Amino acid sequence: MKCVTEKSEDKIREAAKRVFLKKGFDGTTSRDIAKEADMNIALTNYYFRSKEKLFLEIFKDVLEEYFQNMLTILNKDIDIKSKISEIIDNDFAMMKQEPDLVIFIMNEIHKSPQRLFPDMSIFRQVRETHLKKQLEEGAANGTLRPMQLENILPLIKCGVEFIFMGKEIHKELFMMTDEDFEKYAEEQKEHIKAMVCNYLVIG
Amino acid sequence: MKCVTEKSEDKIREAAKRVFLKKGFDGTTSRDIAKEADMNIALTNYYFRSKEKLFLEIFKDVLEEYFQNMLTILNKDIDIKSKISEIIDNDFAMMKQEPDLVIFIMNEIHKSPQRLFPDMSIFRQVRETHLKKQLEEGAANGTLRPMQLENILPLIKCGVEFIFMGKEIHKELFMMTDEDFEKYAEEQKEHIKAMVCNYLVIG
DNA sequence: GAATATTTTAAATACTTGTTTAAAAAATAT
DNA sequence: ATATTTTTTAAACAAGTATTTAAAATATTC
Repeated sequence: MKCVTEKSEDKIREAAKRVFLKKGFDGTTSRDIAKEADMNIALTNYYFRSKEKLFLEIFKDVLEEYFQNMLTILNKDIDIKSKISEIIDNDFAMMKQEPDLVIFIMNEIHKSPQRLFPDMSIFRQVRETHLKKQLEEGAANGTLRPMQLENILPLIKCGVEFIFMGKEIHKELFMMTDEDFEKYAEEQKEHIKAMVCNYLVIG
Repeated sequence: MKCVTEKSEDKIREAAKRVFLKKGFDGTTSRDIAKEADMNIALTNYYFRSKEKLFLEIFKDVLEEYFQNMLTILNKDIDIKSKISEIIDNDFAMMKQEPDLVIFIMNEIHKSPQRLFPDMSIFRQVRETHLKKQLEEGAANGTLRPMQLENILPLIKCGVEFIFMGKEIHKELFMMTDEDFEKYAEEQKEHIKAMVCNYLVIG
């Protein structure tokens, strides 16, 4: 028994995700969501009780989406250079596929952190990955510069995410077209890989 | 002839800057601004015609504030390692003093870039600094890895700005208190300096 | 100091906001 | 088919929005 027509609840959820990511919580109205979902305005509250509850539900999903792929890669049994390369490639792909995601998360958490951290078991999972073991072993046997996960991980992620979050300002500042930016971002990605690996891996 | 009482227009401008930085354009109401400035609601429109016009004026100032110190450092006649170190220290100080500034700029531009770029002569100034000459000379005489300004500058800035923009998420993710974060950020700052210099400077 | 211009005020404007209502429509159960 | 539940609808709600009004208060000019 296959449903050809999507359930209304899911239609609203998906529409809300699109609108929230694009406009943020404050910039989004219930009517925006209803219109995007092509549904009656009252249904958003019928299914989710309030704009706030709908937002919190979606935010949780989005935050997990942000961490999930990275987590998988962090736990892979591959050498550390490959791992760093994969994380950066994954970040790059994510920023191209969902250009609003990271700035959305950063901004919403910055504006009201207390409201947006539920029981995020994914945080614990990030803290306890195979990469952590690799860092400890590498530091012990002298192949890696001694660094904690919280020091190396932002160094890996910030380069790609920063230029994509600030895509428009970088385009304007350095007089790039969209096409220019594409090439530039690819270059930058390789610089970041090389720079981080050079710094972390000894010799 | 010194004014002890601040002019109303300036009181509103300063109040508006505080509120906009904290809540963003969409999250800020005219009444928020009037209340923060302790002035009658009608005065914001009396002096600035509309919330939009007031915002644009403030945004321009904020964007220049973001670039101004960096620009001064970029044009100093000092060796490139010191220059990188100074830029990072300056970024660090800025993020501590104005924690909302960078995420605000990034988010507002991301949401509506076309609306927020006036005749920014400061952009041109950033493109034509002494650092650019240093990069060209260093690449020519083999002391520096050949890189363009648009490649090295984000690498210098992203590390510090990224962890401060995501301060709350980093605190939560790595179970840090505010105090922990302070120490962590200092560590990270030195990692970034070393990593970028190691990568750019040959030998 | 009277006339004029500027600044400030409370109130009203027209409109949008999130949310609720109560009835209609559709789906499900008996 | 009838009764019951679930879903959808148009309309209304009270509160909040940016902005404007016109009069009052203040400052400035002559």
